Amino acid sequence: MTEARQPQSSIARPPRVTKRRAETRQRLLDAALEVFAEEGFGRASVEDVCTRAGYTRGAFYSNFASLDELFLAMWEQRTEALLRAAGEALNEAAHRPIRSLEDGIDRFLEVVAVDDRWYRIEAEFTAHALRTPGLRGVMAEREARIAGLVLPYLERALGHVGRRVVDREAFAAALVAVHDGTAVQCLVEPDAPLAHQRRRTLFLAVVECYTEADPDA
Amino acid sequence: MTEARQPQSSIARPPRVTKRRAETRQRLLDAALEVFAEEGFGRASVEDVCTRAGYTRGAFYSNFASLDELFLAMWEQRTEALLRAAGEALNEAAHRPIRSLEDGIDRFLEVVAVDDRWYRIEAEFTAHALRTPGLRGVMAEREARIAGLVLPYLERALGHVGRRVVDREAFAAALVAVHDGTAVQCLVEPDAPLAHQRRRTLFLAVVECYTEADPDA
DNA sequence: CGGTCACGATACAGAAACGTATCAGATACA
DNA sequence: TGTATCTGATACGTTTCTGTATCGTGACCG
Repeated sequence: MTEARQPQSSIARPPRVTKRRAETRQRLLDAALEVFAEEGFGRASVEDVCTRAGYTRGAFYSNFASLDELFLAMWEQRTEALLRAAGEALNEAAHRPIRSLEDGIDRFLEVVAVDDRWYRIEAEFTAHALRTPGLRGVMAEREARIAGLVLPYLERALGHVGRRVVDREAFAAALVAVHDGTAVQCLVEPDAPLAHQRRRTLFLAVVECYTEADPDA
Repeated sequence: MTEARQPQSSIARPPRVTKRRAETRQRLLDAALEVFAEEGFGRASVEDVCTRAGYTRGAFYSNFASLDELFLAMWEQRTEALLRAAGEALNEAAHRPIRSLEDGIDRFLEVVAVDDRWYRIEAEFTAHALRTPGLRGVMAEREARIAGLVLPYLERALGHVGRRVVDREAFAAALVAVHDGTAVQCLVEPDAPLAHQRRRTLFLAVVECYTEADPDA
């Protein structure tokens, strides 16, 4: 949104120094992840993030305009990286043929495995987005990107077992909802293996209900 | 947890004045809901809540030990009320016979309709609980209570259409996961009717996958 | 109806955080 | 290497919040 340290002259000019700046910016982003996961977004202060990153507030205000901006930037960067990694993993997985639906689901679950710290960030971001109208579009876009990433893999995998997706959009939305909903349970449930087991079962159920036998297979 | 305003004498004595105290306490609880929904739990201050409720901090510290305590008390009170209302609505609904699975789902969805403001509180609480170990048990208990409340209704309703639940625990967990996951989508999605439509479809899918035709029917 | 004590308002001191203005040192480029 | 520019540290004033201590008022009870 708002970029920190606007150009002094009325004419926009590209910054001259880049390397050092990029590094501090990145360290602040990394520190933000840790601090927000531990303290929560609302309870974290600019000072907290700076201390964790090993800087003072001068560095912060030189790179970001507000905590909100830092949070959004961090979330987008990490989401980007996760989606990229997931895409590669799925592509790699798609090359190996799968034997059964369960087999495909298991591989899929390996890719979207629940990461404790990151899911706390997701929860913080969800809460934050729900009361920040401007962020709803960002969340909706995330869902669309996930759909675009996951659907091709799943459709190919499903083709191997003779099934095809009925309603692609609805299927993708259902997967995201089930992922988010079960992730919380996996973190809260005292009996973690049980929660993961149920997660798997639910994914399987969704896949079965949103697909049908492919007559062309 | 910690109770505010411990008795001065070593011998516990029941408070003499009750009515006024109960009223201010309730107003603080109500104000907390509004403030936390708007500002977020982490960004809200004791002062914010007091101002909204029409009191000063003196009243607050006389009734609660911390914002955390207030948040938990408010959440538990509202959850209690919601569960009670849902229970009554379900009981009432169960008396009318249902014609089809879709019919039953629709009635069920009327009861668990997504309330914008309340779901923001849920999101705040989820994020808060994920980084507060002591609250995980509270969330797990909530799930158990929901299961105990919803399952009897659903089983009776399913009986009417000749189906029975296979794995009750897993079924209940799946319903909670789907509810939570789709609720966010309903609030974020620009096309709200579509999101609700998908929500309905997903619930239906879960019911179908976690039940089977009842041979005794 | 009068006495008593609980309740919440007020005042206070300290801490924490914010955002800015300034400056010394680092960095890129000629 | 010189120098213009950028970058992050430092210092500062302000605001906001916290928690406690104290006190007046009003509600309850005999």
